[in-house]
Amino acid sequence: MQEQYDFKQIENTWQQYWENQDLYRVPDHSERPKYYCLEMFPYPSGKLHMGHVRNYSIGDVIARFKTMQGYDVLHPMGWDAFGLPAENAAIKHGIPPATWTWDNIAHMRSQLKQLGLSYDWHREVATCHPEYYKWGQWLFLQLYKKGLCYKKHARVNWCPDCATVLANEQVVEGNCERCSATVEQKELDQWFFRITDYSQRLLDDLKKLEGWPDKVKIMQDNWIGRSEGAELTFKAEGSGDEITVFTTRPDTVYGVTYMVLAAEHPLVAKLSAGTPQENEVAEFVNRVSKLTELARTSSEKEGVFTGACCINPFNGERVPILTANYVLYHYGTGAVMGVPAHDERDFEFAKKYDLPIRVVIHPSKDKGLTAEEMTQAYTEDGIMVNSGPFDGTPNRQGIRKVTQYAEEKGIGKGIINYRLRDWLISRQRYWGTPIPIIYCKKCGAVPVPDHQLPVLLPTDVAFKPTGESPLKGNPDFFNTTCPQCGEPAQRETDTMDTFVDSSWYYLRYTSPRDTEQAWGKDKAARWMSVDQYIGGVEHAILHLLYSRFFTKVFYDLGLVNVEEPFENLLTQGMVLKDGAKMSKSKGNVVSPEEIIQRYGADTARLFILFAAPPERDLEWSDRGVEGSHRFLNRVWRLVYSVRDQVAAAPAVAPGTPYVGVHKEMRRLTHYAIKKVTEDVSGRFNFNTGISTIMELVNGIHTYRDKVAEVERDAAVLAEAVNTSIILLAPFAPHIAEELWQSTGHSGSVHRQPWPQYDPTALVEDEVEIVVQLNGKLRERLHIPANMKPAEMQQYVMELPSVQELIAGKQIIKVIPVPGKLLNIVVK
RNA sequence: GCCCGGGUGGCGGAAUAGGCAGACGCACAGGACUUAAAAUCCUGCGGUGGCAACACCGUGCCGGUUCGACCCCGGCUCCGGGCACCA
Repeated sequence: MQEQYDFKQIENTWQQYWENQDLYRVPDHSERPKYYCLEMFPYPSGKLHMGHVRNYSIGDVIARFKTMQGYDVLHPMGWDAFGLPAENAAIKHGIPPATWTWDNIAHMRSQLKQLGLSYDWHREVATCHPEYYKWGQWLFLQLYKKGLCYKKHARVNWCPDCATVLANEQVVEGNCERCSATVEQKELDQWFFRITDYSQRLLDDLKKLEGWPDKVKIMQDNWIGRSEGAELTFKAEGSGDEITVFTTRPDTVYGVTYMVLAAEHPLVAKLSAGTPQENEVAEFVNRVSKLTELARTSSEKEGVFTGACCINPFNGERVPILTANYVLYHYGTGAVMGVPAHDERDFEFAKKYDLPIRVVIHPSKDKGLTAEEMTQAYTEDGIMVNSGPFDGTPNRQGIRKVTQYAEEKGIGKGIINYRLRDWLISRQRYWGTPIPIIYCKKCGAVPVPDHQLPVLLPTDVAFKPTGESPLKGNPDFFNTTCPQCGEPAQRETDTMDTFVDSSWYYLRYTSPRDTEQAWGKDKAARWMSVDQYIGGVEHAILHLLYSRFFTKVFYDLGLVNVEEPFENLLTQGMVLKDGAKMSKSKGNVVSPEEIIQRYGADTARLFILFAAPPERDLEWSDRGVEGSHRFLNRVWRLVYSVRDQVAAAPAVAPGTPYVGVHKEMRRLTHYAIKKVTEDVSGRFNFNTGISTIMELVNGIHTYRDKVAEVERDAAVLAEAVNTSIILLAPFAPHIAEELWQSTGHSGSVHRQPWPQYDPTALVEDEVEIVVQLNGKLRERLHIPANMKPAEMQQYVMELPSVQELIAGKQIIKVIPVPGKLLNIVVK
C-alpha cells in the first residue's frame, strides 16, 4: 500500500480488474432473490453531464448495496439511440447519423466505465441496433393486430423546425418540447396507439403504485383528466338537427340560456346557412380556425349567433345557438350548454354579449341569489330551484337524478370523459424505427410479415437541408412488393416516435441477445417488475405513462405477468450551478470529465451523493468537491497508519465485555452500521449515510490518537476500520476496494456481505438527559441508562441543583421522557 | 385561477414517532508543525448582552393546540414545479 492516495492508478487498476473478473455479470437463474435496479438510459448526445453522473451514482449505490445484501441485482445500461440530433449532425457536419451515434455511444460508454458503475455490460442495448428495433417493429404489429394501432387523418401538432408531427405530450404551452419552436396545426394521415382504451386502468392502477412519489401520480392523474358527467341532446328548431353537449353539471340544465358550438363543429355552417347571420358566422369560423389552440384560448372570449335556436328538452324553452372560440372541438362533443349563473366562463361570456342569466341553484334553503345582483357565477353546491320537478333537490343528488331522468326520456346519458388523447407515434423522420407497414393499391395497408422483420433502415441516404426525411427520396427503401398479392407496393416512410423505443427497453434487458423473440417470458417473469427506477422528473408523464401503457398491453397479450413496470420510482432533482440549471448558454457547465480527471470518480460520486438528498435539486460547489476529496484522503491516511495492526487483528469475540473508550468505539461502529443501512435502504438519504461514515472515521481517528498503540484493542480497531471500508464501498467503490485489499482481505469488498449491527454494542451505561422547567432547558445531566421513568423522576427531583431550580415554586406536573428529558411544570 | 413541493446559521444541509434546533461538510477565525507556503493536526464558529458562569432571543409571518411545536391545526407571505377556457 502506498502512502499517497493515488486515485488515478487505483481507479484504473480496479476497473480493469472488475472487468477481467466479470464481477458485475448477473446470472439469469440462481437461488438468490432478485432485485432489478434501473436508471433511465441516456440519449447518446456525445458526453455525460452532471445530471447523468447523479442519476447513475444513485443507482449504483442501490445496486451495490442490494448485491451485498444478498440479491442478484439486474443493473443494466443502454442507449436511447434514435432521435433528431443525429440527423441534425448529419446535415450540419455531413456525418451519417449511424456513425455519429455509435461514436457517441463508444465515448459515453467509456465515461460510464470511468465512473466505476456496476453495470452488467453483457446486457447493453441500443435502440438503433436492428436487433433491438426488429422487436420494436414486432411489438408494433402486435398492437396493430389487436386493434390498438391505427392510422387516421387528423389535425395534428406540427413542429416546423423539427419538420415532424408531435404527440400531445410533446407540446408544452404551444411550443415544441424539444426545440421550443411554435407548434402549428396540420391535417395529416398519422399513426396512433389507442392509449385511450387504457385510460381508466392507467388511472386506477396509480393507486397501486405506493412506491411512487405523489407528485408524479398527481401529474399523471391530471393528464388523464377523468371527468364524470352527462351528454344531453337538444334539438335545433326547424331542422331538428341534434346537438349533444357534454356537461359535468346536468343539475344546472334548467339554467341554460344559450348553446355554444366549437368553430369546427359541422352544424355551425349548416345551421347558419340561409340566415342573415351566415356571412358573419363564416367569417368568424374562418378567422378562429386558423389560430392554434393556445392562441385561441389565451385571447378574450368571442362568439357570434348562428341565426338558429334550439329547444331545451327539459323545460321546452327556446335558446339561441352560438359559436365561440372558447369551446374546443376535440373535447367532449365539441358543444356546451351555456349556464351563466353557475359557470364562470359562461358568466363572463353572457355578461359580454348581454345574454340572460338564470339562477337555478341557491346556496341554501334560506339563502337565495338573484341574477341582477350576481357579480360572478355561483359554482358551489346548493339547492335546485326553477328546475321543474327537481326543485328543492340538493344539487349533488340532482346530478344523478337529472341524468337518470334524461336516460328515461331518451334525451341523454351519463358518460365519462378523459382529457387523454391517443398517442400519435408516427414521425416524418429518418433516424428512427421504420413503421413495418406496406401500402398496396389492391390490398391497402398490409403489415410486414414477421419473417421479413426487421424492416432495415437504409444507411446510404442523402440528407437535404430541407429537413425532409431522406427515406422519401430512397426508392430502394420504399419500393417493395405486397406481402399479400405480390404486386409492386410502397413502404411506409414514417418512423416511430423514440418514446416507443424507450417504452419497453426495461423488458429487453431481461433477454438482450435473444434473436427469436423480444424477450423470454421466463426471463421477464424472473426479473420484472423493476424494483427501483431512477430518473428525472421531466419524464413524469411522457415516458412513464407510455411505459405503463405498454406493460398493460403486454400483460393483456400474455407477454408479461405484471401490470405495472416500475414498482418504486425515485425522481432525482436537477444539478444546479449558481442557482440555475447547467447550460451552455449560461456558461455554468461543470464537466464530469474534468472533475474525474482532477479528483477521481470516487470523489465525484461522493460529493454528488453527499451534497443533497437525491430528490432535491443539488447546488454544485467546487469547495464541496474538495471537501469530499479531503475526506477520502483522510480515510486513506487512517487505514494506511493502522493497516498492519488491522490485518493481524483477531475478530471481536462475541460477548466480550468492553468498557470505556473501547466500548465507545464499538458503539460508534455498530451505530454506523445501523444508520447507514437505514439511510441507504428505505429513505435513500445518502447524504446522512455518508455523514455517519464520516463520524465513524472521525471516531477511529480519535481512538487511534488518544489510545496508545499497546493499549488499543486490535479487534475493536479492526472491526471499526473494516466496517468503515465496507460501508463506504457502495459510494466510493475504488478506494474501498484498494483499502480492503490493503488490510489483509481476499475477495472483492463488493462481494462482502453487508454487515449486521450488534444491538448489545449500542447499549449505553449512561445517557445524557435535560431538565426542563416549563419546557425551557435548564440543565443537562448524566443518569444511568436503564432507569425507569418513575425512578428517573425521583432521582432527578432529589438532585440539589434541581431542588435549587424549583425552590419556592409550586410543582404542577412532572413529565419524564426516558432517555431524553424531564420536564417540570411549575407555577 | 387550481394542484403539488419548499422557506432552518455566511453556504450545502441534519433533526426518521411532538421531546436537547443547527449532526456532517463547506467557508471563516485563532493556534500547532514549517525558514516559509501548501498539506495536515488542534480549537472556535446562530444572534444580542456579559470578563465569565450565564441570561434573553432564534427554524418566512400572525395566531392556535400542547407540559413541550422546525414538526400538528387555522390564516397569510415569498420561492420553485405542474396544470390551466377540458364544459
